[in-house]
Amino acid sequence: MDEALKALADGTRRRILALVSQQERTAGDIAGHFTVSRPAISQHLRVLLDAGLVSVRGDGTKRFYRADALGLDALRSEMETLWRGRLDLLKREAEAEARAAEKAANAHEPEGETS
Amino acid sequence: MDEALKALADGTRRRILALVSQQERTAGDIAGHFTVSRPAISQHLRVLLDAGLVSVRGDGTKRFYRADALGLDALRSEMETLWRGRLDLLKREAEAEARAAEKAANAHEPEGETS
DNA sequence: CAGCTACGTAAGTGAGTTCTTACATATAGC
DNA sequence: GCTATATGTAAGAACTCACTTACGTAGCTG
Repeated sequence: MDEALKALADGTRRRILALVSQQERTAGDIAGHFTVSRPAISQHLRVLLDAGLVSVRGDGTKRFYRADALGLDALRSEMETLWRGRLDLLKREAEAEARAAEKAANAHEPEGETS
Repeated sequence: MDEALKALADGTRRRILALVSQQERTAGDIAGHFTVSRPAISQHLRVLLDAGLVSVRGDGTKRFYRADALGLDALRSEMETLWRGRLDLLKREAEAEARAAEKAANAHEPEGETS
């Protein structure tokens, strides 16, 4: 998840993803849509590839990239879980808060882990 | 969007967000759940704050953090737009592709220009 | 006031990111 | 084989990130 989110947390890569979502495109074609150098795009494509958000298909000297539906869907699912665990809970809390705040259940159990 | 996604693209920050989604917590309380130093958590909280994903409330010497429903919802909306623009389109394409593959497993017509 | 608590900020470090230019590799065609 | 095309890789500069320790600051409390 970290990898995919990090990949998405870059405007250039999101734009690349948009391009290859509509149709598969060669690396050169993609690079043509940006002002940064072609190698820079090649590196972004690698990041997206490693994150499982795009896939490649080679044909002759060309490499056709396209969005990877499976990888995207996997990330989307994880995000939905995240929203469910946070936002929906916040909504319920806000409602409960509005009614009363007498139920102060405060159980703390320290846990430890590195990021 | 970049800012919020970048904030989320870190496991520690996602865990902090999880903590302050369930209930508001002081910086010290939050830090108690991690092995990294308290200042490190303070810095993560600042990132989340700048991204609009959490909010603070001061009370005496304490600072209570909580998830910001508005900021989270805004990001979620942007993500949904992203999925709509990409994934859903991919799904339709994949389906169409599967149907086409069923039909013609022999003929090979070069279609689809790359630019 | 002194001192303690809770917390942010400063400064520095090692690792990682993003970009560049230069180079390597692979395929197609002559 | 030689050359052009399409693309990835290498190496390094500039910057950002996540972390550390040391210090500053605001509010309680004796």
